[in-house]
Amino acid sequence: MPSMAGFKRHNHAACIKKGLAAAEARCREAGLKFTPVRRRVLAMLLERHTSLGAYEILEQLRAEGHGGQPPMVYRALDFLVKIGLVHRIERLNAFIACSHVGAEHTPMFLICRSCEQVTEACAEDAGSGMANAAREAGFDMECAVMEAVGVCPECVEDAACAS
Amino acid sequence: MPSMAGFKRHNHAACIKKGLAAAEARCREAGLKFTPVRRRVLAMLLERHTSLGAYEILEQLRAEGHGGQPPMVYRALDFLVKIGLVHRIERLNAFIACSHVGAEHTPMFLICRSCEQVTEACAEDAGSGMANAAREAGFDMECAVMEAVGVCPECVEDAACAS
DNA sequence: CCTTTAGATGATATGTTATAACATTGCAAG
DNA sequence: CTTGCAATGTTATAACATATCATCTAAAGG
Repeated sequence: MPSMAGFKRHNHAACIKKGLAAAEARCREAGLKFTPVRRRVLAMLLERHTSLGAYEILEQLRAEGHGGQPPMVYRALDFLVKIGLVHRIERLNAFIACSHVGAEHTPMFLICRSCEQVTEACAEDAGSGMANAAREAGFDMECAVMEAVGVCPECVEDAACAS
Repeated sequence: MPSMAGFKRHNHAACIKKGLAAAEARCREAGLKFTPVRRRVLAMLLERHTSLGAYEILEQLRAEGHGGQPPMVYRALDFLVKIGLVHRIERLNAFIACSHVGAEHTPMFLICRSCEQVTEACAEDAGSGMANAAREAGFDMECAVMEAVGVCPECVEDAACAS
């Protein structure tokens, strides 16, 4: 069943499967445990293909009978973020599955203020720019947060049609 | 009394005064009211020269006898952010006075994970990089969030000395 | 001078996001 | 089998943010 990601059509079922497989592989290599809760949280994020709040995830887990309290979700999310399978969207206090698992990348997030869709993009140049600016200030940058707020292609088009 | 900003020494009293004067001027021009609460909140942020949480600001207002509830602070902060005198640090859910009032700039924030100090830097190149990446994705970027997490010059030095 | 009105403030309550602290479980290495 | 460590479970609360409605105030127009 095709859906949207990166504002483009793609085979959604396949990318969920791929994401979970990548996660399993990475955990096996690193000797980490890909437990049921972690798997379920990641699967949920891969399914939605946009960002989800921790409490939305918690609700869904509860609806599925996994019960649980907030720390359960935050632990799973912290784990997934730490190993690079999930990114945190600071602007939204929300989380999104990584779209470039395995590849070295400098992620930037495109947040549509109209439809709330969030998409991951690569921004190597912008990342270098931030690293340079930081270095000039004598600052040792370890991690860059890049989030663009604006209007996604579909919404831009809709607005154009409407007018 | 000199203090730190941008990890550099500068005349702190002067920059508070300058910030307040700039705010007054901007409000007068735009026909907006620079009320006592707004002035006090901005002054507090200029004084500290790093980011402050909304509730830290609220506490200080209360300590000064201005009383008040959370909405009071958020209203003042929203106002100051809207007119560009204060920036929000998404990563910290906190606020910082703008260091480049009046000038066109593309702000980026350097967040030290050791001492918690936050500093504003200019990142025109990184901003362009983000705009380019967004455009390539067909995304209409209206605003860019750039926040670097790492270690500031003082803390880097301290770490070097300690080792 | 009075009234209208819009922006600012006051006040109460509640919604949302996140973590501290401590108990328990389960599995794998010694 | 026991010891140790990572993961979970559980309770409570901290920290951040906003909805709603009432009230005040000052400038603009009558």
